[in-house]
Amino acid sequence: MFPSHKVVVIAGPTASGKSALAIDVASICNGEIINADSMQVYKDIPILSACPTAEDMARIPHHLYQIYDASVNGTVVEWLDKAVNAIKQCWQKEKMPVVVGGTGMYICNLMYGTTTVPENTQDTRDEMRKLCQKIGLQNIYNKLLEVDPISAAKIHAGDTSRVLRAYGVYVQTGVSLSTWQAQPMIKKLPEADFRVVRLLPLKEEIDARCFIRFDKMMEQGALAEVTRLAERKLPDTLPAMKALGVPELMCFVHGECSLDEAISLGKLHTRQYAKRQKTWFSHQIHEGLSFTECYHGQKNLINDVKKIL
RNA sequence: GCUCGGGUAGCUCAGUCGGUAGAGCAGAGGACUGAAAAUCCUCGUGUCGGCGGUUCGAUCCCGUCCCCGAGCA
Repeated sequence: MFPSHKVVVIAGPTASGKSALAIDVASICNGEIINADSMQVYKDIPILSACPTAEDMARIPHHLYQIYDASVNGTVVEWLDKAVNAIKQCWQKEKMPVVVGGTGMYICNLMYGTTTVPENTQDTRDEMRKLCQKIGLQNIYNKLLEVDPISAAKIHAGDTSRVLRAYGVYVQTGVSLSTWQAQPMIKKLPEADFRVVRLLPLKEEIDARCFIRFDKMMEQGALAEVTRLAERKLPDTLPAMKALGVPELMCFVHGECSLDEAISLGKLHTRQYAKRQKTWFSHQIHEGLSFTECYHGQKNLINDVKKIL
């Protein structure tokens, strides 16, 4: 008998083997895989974002991979709506949804709820960016201090993303972000029964795998991928343009650094990112099973996971 | 061999008109409420190349030696 509202969630840093684990888990529980990674949603960077291969996708249905063009600015909310849809469809088909990804914010929004704040429009974001260039971040922060002192107190004056967002919310809606955030969080999937697996490998293991993985990406044609992107001359503020390895290799493509420099910087930034992810998953999620190693097919690990399904 | 630059934090360098020094990057830890592979926060004692000299006091001035780079021979 199939438990109707279970959702498997697999979280872990880059290169921890979570995609492979997702495939193995899905294959033992009649599952389908749903992407929770903010970069694998983009089409034009399958190598650098480490998207599952065509063979993987042929074996197990994969959802929400490569759904946006690189010129698109995806958001948490859009992802959340699509993920909720995909999960519900799985339930209808009596398939087990297996959500896998490294974007902590996506996973936490899915599991713990999301705010009711309306999304800042592209116009608002552009306006904020221009304002920032014109009067400087510090002055926007000062404005925020006047219109929304509660948010200002929580946000550091140098935190570009959050200052612009908080002030943008006020400008766009006429209501302060802190007022919006005082509303209860909304769970889009209140009936869901999450079964969480976290891969939290030790630094040494993850560092080594990040390095190997980057070399593999280069072999698979990461440079050609970035060259193609470069030809499109997209604004470098787009999320896909900030994917690990893209800015670094872009430097080389534009003749601003050597290939070796680009590669070692790419590896470095990958490692640093993995650390941030580990911090997120260690502190923002406190439930489920966690392992202190990467997944590379360990039978005992799979057996432990089986017990919580 | 001579001349000129340099030798300061793991790296790149700033600085001290003489009162024992500080940025960026790296490293460690952390935050994260609709851009999140984003964005941000915290953490800095190092024979200031060695040895002498001048000085109350030298990383700074002087001498000498060592090393690196450029040029001239």
